[in-house]
Amino acid sequence: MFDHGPAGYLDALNAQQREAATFPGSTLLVLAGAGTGKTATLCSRVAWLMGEGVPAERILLLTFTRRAAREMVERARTLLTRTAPASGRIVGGTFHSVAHRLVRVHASALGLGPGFGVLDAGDAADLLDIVRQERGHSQSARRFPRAATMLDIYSRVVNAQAPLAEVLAQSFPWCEEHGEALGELFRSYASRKRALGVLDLDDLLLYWRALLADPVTGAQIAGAFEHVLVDEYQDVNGLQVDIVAGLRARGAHLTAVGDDFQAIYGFRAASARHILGFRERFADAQTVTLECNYRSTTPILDVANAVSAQDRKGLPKRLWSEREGGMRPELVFPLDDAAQARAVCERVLAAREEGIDLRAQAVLFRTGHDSDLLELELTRRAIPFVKYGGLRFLDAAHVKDLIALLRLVDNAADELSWFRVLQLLDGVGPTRAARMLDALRGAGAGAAAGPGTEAGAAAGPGAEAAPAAPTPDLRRWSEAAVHVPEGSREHADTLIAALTAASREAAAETGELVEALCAAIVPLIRLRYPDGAVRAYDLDQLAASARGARDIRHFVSELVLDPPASSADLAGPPHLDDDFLALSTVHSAKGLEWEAVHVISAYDGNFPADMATANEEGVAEERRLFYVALTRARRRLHVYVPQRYYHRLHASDDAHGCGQASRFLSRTVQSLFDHTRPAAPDGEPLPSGAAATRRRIEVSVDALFGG
DNA sequence: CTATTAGATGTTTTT
DNA sequence: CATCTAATAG
Repeated sequence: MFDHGPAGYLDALNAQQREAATFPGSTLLVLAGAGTGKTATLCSRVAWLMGEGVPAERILLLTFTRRAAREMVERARTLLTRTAPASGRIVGGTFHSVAHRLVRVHASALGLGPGFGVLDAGDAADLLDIVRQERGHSQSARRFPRAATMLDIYSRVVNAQAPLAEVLAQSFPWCEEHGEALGELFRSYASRKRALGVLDLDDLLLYWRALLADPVTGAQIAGAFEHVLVDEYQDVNGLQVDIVAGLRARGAHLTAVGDDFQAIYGFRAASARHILGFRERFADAQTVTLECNYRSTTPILDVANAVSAQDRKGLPKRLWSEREGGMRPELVFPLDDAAQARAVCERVLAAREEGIDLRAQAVLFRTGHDSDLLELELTRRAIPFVKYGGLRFLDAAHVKDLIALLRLVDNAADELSWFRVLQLLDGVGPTRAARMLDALRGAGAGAAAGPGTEAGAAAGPGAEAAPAAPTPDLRRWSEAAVHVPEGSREHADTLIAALTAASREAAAETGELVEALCAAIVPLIRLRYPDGAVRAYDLDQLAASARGARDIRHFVSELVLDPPASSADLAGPPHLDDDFLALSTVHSAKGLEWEAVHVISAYDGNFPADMATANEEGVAEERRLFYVALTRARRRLHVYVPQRYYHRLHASDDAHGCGQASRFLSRTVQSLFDHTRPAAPDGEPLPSGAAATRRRIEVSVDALFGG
């Protein structure tokens, strides 16, 4: 009965985990609390399936990040080395990256050119902004949403599959007055994307769903997979559920894993109701629940359980730990942000003294800039760190410049990229760039204000037939070059020559192509930006990472779909001997764990963010986020509540608020922590708030009198 | 027509 | 600080 044959790895699992890993039916839901060995279970299931004779390439593993997919495939492979040494490749990745691969394969069936580009969020926002300008909606007038916000709204509509009006009313009430303008704008945006031959991230999902709905391609795609496994199912949205259901309906077996109490992507139209309603949607589904936590010590879990118990609506769930004992979590009340930064540094270093490497520690926070001051302090003390989440590499202007150039290699119709690249030339602004584009198109069109103006103007409601504007053609460069100012002529010619060469020699090594293009653009970058040298270095790194990529179009889209989380990521795998402290938003920390975790800026208004506290579901999601932060810790947990914080970090005034501890740190929850209040020089603990300030003055005056 | 500067302003989280 | 706008100088 316990004879697992060669599959001895199953012995390492507990009964529930094993049940999930070896579930023989066709639809399985695994409710796995934080730290309950979800990854191990999923890996074992993959291994088990392969052991049962399912070919690797017929297993589809959908995860939240590419890294998670890689890790699981690796582990499953290791489990199997003895039994199935020569197995094929598992198809794995995020919904978006898998969609991208499928859409590439079926591009022609979808009416897409082979070289279609993928826009990242920044590009999509730029495009929306261009459309907005053309439509004559001014940014400044009456709180019209800015580009990034427009994209948020658009994306939410698509992903929630909900009408614009509803989305506005529910999530963007301050933009409601512009509902009509936005609707019109979004339609233009959609047709413009088609004209430019580009897809945004949401399109990838839409196209995948469309492929599944089609009788021919749908059967083809679904037939390719015998098993579909979806991780983090609590964070899927309606569109993604449609895709999963589409695969299931065509016969693929389905395993979904998730934890409704870790649903933190509501702003992306994800909803825990999909995991909670799983059994209604898939009638034959069996459920396995994992509740034994192998990650955290009991005192840490007690805190986490107390926080989750505040949500009376969630399924009552209690994690219990195998790891008895351990130190109580600490609640620290520094006087202000600066004191908080110092307190974190002290504790990080103290933990390291006790043998917990920096890499086994993390500082977690609600928003990207919560760590600003801490970063300064860490730099000052020469403590190395890597920051995840927050501002990303791809947002940097010079990186976008290079990527735009790379996009043009495969898709000369991408006028958005043309526009960007041309304006890098000294003396070329929007006007000249537009003229050059006209020349490249060979169109005798009059003054254009931006890329593809006429296509946009024609795009009324339903006007999808943009009068196929002629595609810009590199061969007409000599005509366009007339518009380049004398001084930049040489740079421009070099750039175009590199582009022409890259387009022709598609067979050449990708790394070399990218490096050649990089070399052509670097002089421009150096001239354009004051810190050009640093930026040039970034680009070299980027170009170097293109070595080994299949081709340029894959390199670029993968970069967009799976952006390096930090610039350090690009430099390749960090050296083993490097010891870095991790700084991360809670969102980016999902699924990870550290020996010691420091949660900073846990004051009300920040965590929970006061924008989210308008409705109850918003607060509930913030609470889950807090829960996720707490459950990342294995042995040590410190939560910091600065007593005073400044509204404007860089302002000269000292407008500040007095921090209330996060509402999630209720009396009950607080009682599970050890408390630390700031100490005066004589070691006497100080009361908080205004009294603390007064007390400090007294101390210093006393000192003057020698007493 | 482009570059530079001054001045205002800013709802978080990410594939 | 970062980003966008408007106004002004080259």
